[in-house]
Amino acid sequence: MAWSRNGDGKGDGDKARGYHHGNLKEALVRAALELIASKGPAGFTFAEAARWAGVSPAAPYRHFRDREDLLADVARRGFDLFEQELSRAWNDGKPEPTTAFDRVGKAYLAFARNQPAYYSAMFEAGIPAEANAELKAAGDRAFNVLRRATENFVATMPASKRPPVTMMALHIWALAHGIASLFGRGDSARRPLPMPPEELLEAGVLLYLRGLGIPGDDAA
Amino acid sequence: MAWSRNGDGKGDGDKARGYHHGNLKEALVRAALELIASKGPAGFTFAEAARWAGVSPAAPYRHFRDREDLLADVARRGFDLFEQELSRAWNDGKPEPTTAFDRVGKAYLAFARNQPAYYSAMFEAGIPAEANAELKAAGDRAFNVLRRATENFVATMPASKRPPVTMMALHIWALAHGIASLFGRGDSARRPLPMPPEELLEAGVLLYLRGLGIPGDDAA
DNA sequence: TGTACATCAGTGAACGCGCGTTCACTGATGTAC
DNA sequence: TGTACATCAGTGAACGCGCGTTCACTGATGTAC
Repeated sequence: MAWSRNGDGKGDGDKARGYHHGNLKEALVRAALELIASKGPAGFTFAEAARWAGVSPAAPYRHFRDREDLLADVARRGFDLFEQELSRAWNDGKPEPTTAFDRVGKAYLAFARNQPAYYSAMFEAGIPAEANAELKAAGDRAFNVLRRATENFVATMPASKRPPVTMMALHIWALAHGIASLFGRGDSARRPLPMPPEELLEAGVLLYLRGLGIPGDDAA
Repeated sequence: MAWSRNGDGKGDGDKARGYHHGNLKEALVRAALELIASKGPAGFTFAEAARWAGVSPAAPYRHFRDREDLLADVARRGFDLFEQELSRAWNDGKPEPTTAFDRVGKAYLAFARNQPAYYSAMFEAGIPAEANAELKAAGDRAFNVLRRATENFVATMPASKRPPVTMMALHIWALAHGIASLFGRGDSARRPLPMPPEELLEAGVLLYLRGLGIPGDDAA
């Protein structure tokens, strides 16, 4: 995590705030991320987040129903951020679809590495998806970036050999997710790998595309 | 989980045991699995496992240093079982490498679906890998099944187009793991998918192999 | 086959602790007039 | 510009609870002779 505990006056070391915190909701989210990053999704409590934000244990109840609610909000924000990063990497397929596709994969891995707290809240905290419509929608939006990217990519292929878009998007997602979860994560559960995860992903995607017949003519 | 709470007289409903439990270590592991399955890896406590096994809260300390120790043991046993299942599915590549390879992928998915508790203990409980040599070794053994299968498979290819074995094994692992984690898991965090996960994996592996030039001559 | 003894595995009571949650409260902020 | 009032956001004390952990203990089991 990049936030210092007193970067903008929200850490518990800061006594110079009034009766009202001013931005407690955001501070609690950041506290949760900080605690998840250091102890895993299981390793934080509502009370601890409150202490970290420098408020009484009852204060969080003004903003979140309970611990689950806070965790779900963290995951939702994570998907929003994830969506942004993937979109930026895709950049509408410019200058050409293949390199843009490559950037999306790298962005996936970068997110897993740089935001391990968000990542584990999003994918490993065990929040039941169907229980939270807003969270589900945020997750779908993130996947849709990948899907749209795939769609644009497929449109550049000769019509005769276009694969089903959804299938292809799911393959890329699963491959990136598998590599990120196993080898590319930013926390202590990362497994050693004899090469950079980016390289593994790039080679995998390249072979997959070749299997689809890309490039069309002179595949080695 | 397949174990009933009194299948062999270890559930807490069974009062007819003597002063000594007889098999407490195994009973605690099963209790942990049962609790993980119903509430996630975060959702079980040492005391609860003891209660489930029908012993006093102090009894588990005879067998495990603490909760972490028990959780790591669950993960290790999970990898042992996983290794067995993958080995059986591979069956030394018989009758032919391609179908055997397909079976291994299906076994990966089947494990994730049928053993969600093991699966999340192994991959999502956040146990630091370097801290536990025995656990790491068990994980490596499981991966080595996949590596050996890949090796045998690659050996059937013409020497000129053999890919690096480790890379290929890692690709298959990552793809299977991504699909299992996102869409194939047996718990409530499974995401909906417009097709069976097995089908998605099979298509992905097929395209990947085609990218490698398999089958060698008449790829569509 | 019996007996004495060592070891093992589980007991149960106790403890301190931090958590989740509630409650009536109070200080700060915004707004109608 | 001032004042009264409503609303909002956080307080702090309190509670019951279950957890992790310890301890001296005791019943059961195994073994030497």
